[in-house]
Amino acid sequence: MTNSSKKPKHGTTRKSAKPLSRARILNTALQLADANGIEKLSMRKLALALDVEAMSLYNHLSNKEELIDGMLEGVVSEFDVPIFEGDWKSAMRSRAISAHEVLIKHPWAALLMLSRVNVGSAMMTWANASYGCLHDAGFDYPLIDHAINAMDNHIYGFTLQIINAPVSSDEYANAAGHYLPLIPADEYPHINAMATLIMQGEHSGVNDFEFGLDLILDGLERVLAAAGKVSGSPIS
Amino acid sequence: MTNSSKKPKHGTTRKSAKPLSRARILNTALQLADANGIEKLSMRKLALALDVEAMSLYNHLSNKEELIDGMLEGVVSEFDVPIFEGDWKSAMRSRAISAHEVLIKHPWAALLMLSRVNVGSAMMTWANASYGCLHDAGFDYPLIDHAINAMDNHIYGFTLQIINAPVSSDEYANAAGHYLPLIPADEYPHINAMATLIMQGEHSGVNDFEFGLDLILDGLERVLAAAGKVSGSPIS
DNA sequence: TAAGCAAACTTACAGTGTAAGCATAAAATG
DNA sequence: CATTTTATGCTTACACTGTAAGTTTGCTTA
Repeated sequence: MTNSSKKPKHGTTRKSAKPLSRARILNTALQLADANGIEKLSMRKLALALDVEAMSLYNHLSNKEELIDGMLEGVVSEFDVPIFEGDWKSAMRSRAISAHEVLIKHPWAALLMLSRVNVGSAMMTWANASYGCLHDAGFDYPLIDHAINAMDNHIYGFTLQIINAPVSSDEYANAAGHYLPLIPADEYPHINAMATLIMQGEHSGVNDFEFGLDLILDGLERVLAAAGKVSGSPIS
Repeated sequence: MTNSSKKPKHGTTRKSAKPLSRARILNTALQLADANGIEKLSMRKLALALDVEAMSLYNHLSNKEELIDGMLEGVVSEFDVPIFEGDWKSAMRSRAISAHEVLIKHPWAALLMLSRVNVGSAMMTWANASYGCLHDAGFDYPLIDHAINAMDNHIYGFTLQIINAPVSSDEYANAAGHYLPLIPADEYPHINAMATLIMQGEHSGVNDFEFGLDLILDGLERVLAAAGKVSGSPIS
């Protein structure tokens, strides 16, 4: 039972010293994606980074889809799991900010999260805790579904805007000035006005994650209050 | 000058009767993507559908990226362009519903929209009109940015949830019942409860696009009212 | 009539995910 | 201890991808 780790349990024609494992593969894949972007991550390059042949990966993963699912699980596991401690709004606020930060750290992840249904244990744990937090605060389940949807759409949507922005946020004003002449004021007066404002530094265009978040949280608070008045306390 | 259309202006070694054109390529690509999904759309298959060789496409498009940008422009051009007629909320509501419906009609488009910055004329026109609508209603530009962001995140996020759902909305209750036993009630009590509710048909889990939308619109209305009281009428 | 050029074509290349099958050595079984 | 099984690596091969490079054709213009 107690065999020293890093020793293979079965035979192989190994080139490299360390044995392969699902965890080691996912870890390396995550690092490569962080460094070079997901579109540069191929099975062959991943194998190379692990000092192994491409097909060896398939002993631990059934296909690339599974690799990506595993990588996303790793990302989700970095999300802070919310806990209700009397203030659901601050719990949800922390939840959103944490997820946002993690998704910025792994810029390839947000888009992939939106393209599949994740049922890994990290995701299930996170979702369950999120639901529970709102449930404890008096939300009923349909409202919880709506609330989480609204918040998550904001998290992913806003994060993607930052990721897709052609320039980093601190050069936004400069870039707006550069592109402004390309926006005909007669055809697109409002876009032109917006760009002008950004150029003047009076509006960042990004970094207002929390404004939209509060819009949603305040809205939910009002819906919760209204529901509470009609149907009494929904706390089980 | 006036040469009858469908006749080539220059020589070629053409196989097919009709001449190629950017519009014809984009049109066919859009149809193929609608029918088979974007991941099945390759330059070769697109060329085949046009009765042409793959490389011929590159006389009209510089690369696949440009093809996809063009396809997305086609999708955006189907969005209803909002107009302010005294009621910004109903204008924004129509805007959101229209975009949502179009994105459902072209299920491959939403994810791609989130992965790039679109600066085509259809997108610019749509964005400018959207900004203008809110501007006419008294929003200042920073608030407009936040408002459009919040609404668009909802549009794309919600649409993607529907698109990614493993079953269509009318079989949701059945599917929930099928998967329910796979969700351990002790580990994930709240997810289990949610699935139970869906199975009982008391909550759809989807098709509540407008709930989240109203959450945002009502929130914006309050912010607008508050801003109006402080800074007076911001209408130019 | 000749030159220029746009739009089609052919060929080729470097890459992709992965199916099929082989080789090895540790573990399980007799 | 001898044998079989099995897990894990490797090699080869295939169908498919986007697209660079170069060629052919015939309309348009000088």
